[in-house]
Formats: sequence, structure tokens, C-alpha cells
Amino acid sequence: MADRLTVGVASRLSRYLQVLTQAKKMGKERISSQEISDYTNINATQIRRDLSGFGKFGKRGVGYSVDSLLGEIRKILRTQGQHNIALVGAGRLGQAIASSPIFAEHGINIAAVFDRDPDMVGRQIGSNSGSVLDSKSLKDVVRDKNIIVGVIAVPAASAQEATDELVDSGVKIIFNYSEALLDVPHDVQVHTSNPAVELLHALYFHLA
Amino acid sequence: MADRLTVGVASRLSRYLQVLTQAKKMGKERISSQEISDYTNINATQIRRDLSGFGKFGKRGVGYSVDSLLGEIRKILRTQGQHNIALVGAGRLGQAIASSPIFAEHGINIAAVFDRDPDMVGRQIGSNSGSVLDSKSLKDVVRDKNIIVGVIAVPAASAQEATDELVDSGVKIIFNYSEALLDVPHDVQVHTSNPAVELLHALYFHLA
DNA sequence: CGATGTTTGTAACAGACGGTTCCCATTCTG
DNA sequence: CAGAATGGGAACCGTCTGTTACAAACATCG
Repeated sequence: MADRLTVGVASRLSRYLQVLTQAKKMGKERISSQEISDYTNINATQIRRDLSGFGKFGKRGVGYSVDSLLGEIRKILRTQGQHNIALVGAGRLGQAIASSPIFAEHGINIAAVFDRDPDMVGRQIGSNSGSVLDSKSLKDVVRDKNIIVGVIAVPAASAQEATDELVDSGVKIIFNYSEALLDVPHDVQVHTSNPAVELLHALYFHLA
Repeated sequence: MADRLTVGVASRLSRYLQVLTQAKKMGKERISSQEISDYTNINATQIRRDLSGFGKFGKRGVGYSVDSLLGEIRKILRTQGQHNIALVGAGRLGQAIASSPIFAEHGINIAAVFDRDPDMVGRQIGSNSGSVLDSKSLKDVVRDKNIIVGVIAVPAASAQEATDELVDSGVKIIFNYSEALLDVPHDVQVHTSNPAVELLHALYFHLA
């Protein structure tokens, strides 16, 4: 239990979390390993093995309780509390992120939104985040609130600059929604999302 | 060569593609396996092994030519031509997707954008896509253009409905940017993007 | 109450895969 | 020319995954 999880296991547990969250919203109370398998394309035996490694969460002949399994996985991933993140960029993408319920559902709080455009500063975007702050205050705010996760939703041209400011302020995990490649110190993780590349990957496997 | 690639290999090749595309934009002409490793966190030896399996693309003591390696990987992934996709939803997220250069960079063309809101229909969003079409015409347009990739950028509540229409029209690959779990036939791939879950995953590994 | 079907938990095994470590050939730099 | 940098290639090992099989627990139905 004290051992760290493998990347593979943690990834799969995250997928389960995603399915369970949605299943709960749809009012489902119980779910079987086979159902999770249908949604994730992960082998049902693998799912049971993953879960049984941490305890006996399911009931034979019945399945898993959605609620309790959600709690157990959150315990395993140690992501039960609230997490604060900073969002840089209040353009279309930033607005889409800020107004999505997807972060709040998982206990993630958008603690601050920044933009360098004076016309955006002070506006309220999304429902769960405060008003847009001036990028000049980024360093102070991020440092004061001890934020360690930053989301980059600015054009590629200013992505590196935003990254540098975040890193300077103590951020250790960056989600990059620009096309830019970001240079960061070794102790900072960058997750770059690139739908186009994922699409090419999917297309390859679609060929008969 | 006729053999299908492993999922792992194809994933890594896609990552290389992403790095190379960006490196080219930054004016880089040569790149070493070590540099690619720095950006992708993939073992440099692994990278060389992946590439050398398809031919001798690099020059010893020098590295790889960015341009030619780009072409080689595109050849391997068979994604050289133009691909048409359909985008459903012209809200903030849909607009962000349509106006991003990220798809065009990889030869992916947003052939049609749909929205059910009459106020949106006819507007021009993004620079590379035509004007917004009424969702009522989705089936006809998608079928006529032989589109096999659809992107869902609508609220969770209407995601399944949009999915059903796409599937009915022959779409085989769906990128889902809503929180909804989508039910699809077995021959349709769904790629659900969930930044919040990815974030929890990253947070787990960040703990010292 | 008993029979039957469903679902989890667990073990065992084979195959694939990734990381590592070598060593060598080639090229560039000074 | 000497040395550093870099890709090509082989071999090894441990880990992970998918699969199969089966027993135990539970539900359902008659």
C-alpha cells in the first residue's frame, strides 16, 4: 500500500474514476467489471485484478457499488481533497475550460484566471472561477495561494513566457493546450494535449 | 512493413511527430534522439530503436533531419494526405477548436461545423472552416462528404444525440470533449478527453 | 428451499514490451 | 589526427498484460 503505483495502474484507475463519475451522474448505483470494460476497452479481468489488489470492493454476483468504489479509488490515488489550479488565458479556450463543470466534479478548483488583455481583466468568465486577473499579478497570486498546477490556454507565441512565470512562482505541473513545445526545469511536468496527433494515431488503427 | 504497428509504437511515433512539427516551426533543421527524449520523456535508445526499425533515417554523429524524419513518420503512419472531419458544436469550445491551427498543421481539414442554435447557423467561426451549418443537415452532409471522424464539442446533455447522428452517417472515430459517456456500436472508436482525470493522475505522481 | 446463472477474487502462464547495457561505425570539431 | 558526439544494432532481464480457468459468494426464479 505504501508502494507507489505503476504508471499503468494509475492510468487505468483514472479511467475507472472517469467512468464511475459519469455513471454516478446518470443515477447508476452498481456497476460490473464488464460494464467498465465496455466503456474503457480495458480487459474485465484486468479491472478486477487492479481493484482486488487494494481490497475486496465488490460483491460476487452483484458488482461494485458506484459510490463506494469512487471513494476507494480516490483514496488510492490520494486525490480526495480540493486542489487549486491557475488558468492562464481567458480567450475562447480559457472560457471553455473555466465554464466546464469537469474540474469541479473532481474537486479541482480554478483558483485564479489570468489574461494580459486589459479588456478581459475584471470580467467574470465561467461560474466557478473568480474574475479575470491581470497577468502582471500572476507571480504574486500563484505564490501566495501555493498553486502547483497551471493550465496554459494562450496562443503558442506567448506560451513559453506564461510557462516561465508559472514555473518561477512554484508551479510543478503544467497542462499545455497550445501547440508550443515548452522548456521547463527537470522537476516540472508538462502535459501537452494535441488532438490532431491523437487523431492521426486513431486514424492509423482505423484502417481495416 | 506490412505488419501493423503495436499501439505502443504508434503512440510513440505520434509523439515524435508532435515534437518534430513544432521543431520545424521553430526553424530547427536537425534534431538528435536525445533532444526528442528531453521533450517526450521517452528513452533515447527506445527512440532510436523505434526509428531504426523502419530504415536508416539518421546520420551518425549528426542526428536526424527534421524535414525528412517528418516525412518518414508520416509515411509509416500513413497519414500523409488530407483528412476531413466534422465538428459538432459551435460554442466556446467549438470556436476554440475551429480557430486553432493545430489541425491544419497536420493536414486535417474541418470540413463542416454544425450547431443546433439558429443564431449560430451561417456564422463564420475560425479561419479554416466554412460557415456553421444547421444540425438538421448533419446526416446528409457527413454522408455526402464521406467523413469518418467527428468531434463532439457540445454539452453533455446533447452529446449522445450528436453521437447517434454521426454514427448513423457513417462516422467511425469520435473525439468526445464532453463529460458524457457515449454508447456506440463496436466498430466505432470513442476518444474521450478528460483533463480533470489526467490532472489527478499527474498529481498522484507529483507527490514526492 | 434448491437449482441455476451471474459476478468477483485469485492463481497460473505465455507473450509482448520497455529499459538497460554493451559495442561499433560514422561524423563533426578543434 | 584525436576526441567527442551520435545513430545502429544486439542481447538480456524484469515487468506488465491478456488469457484461461476455477472456486466462492450472491441473486433470482420456480
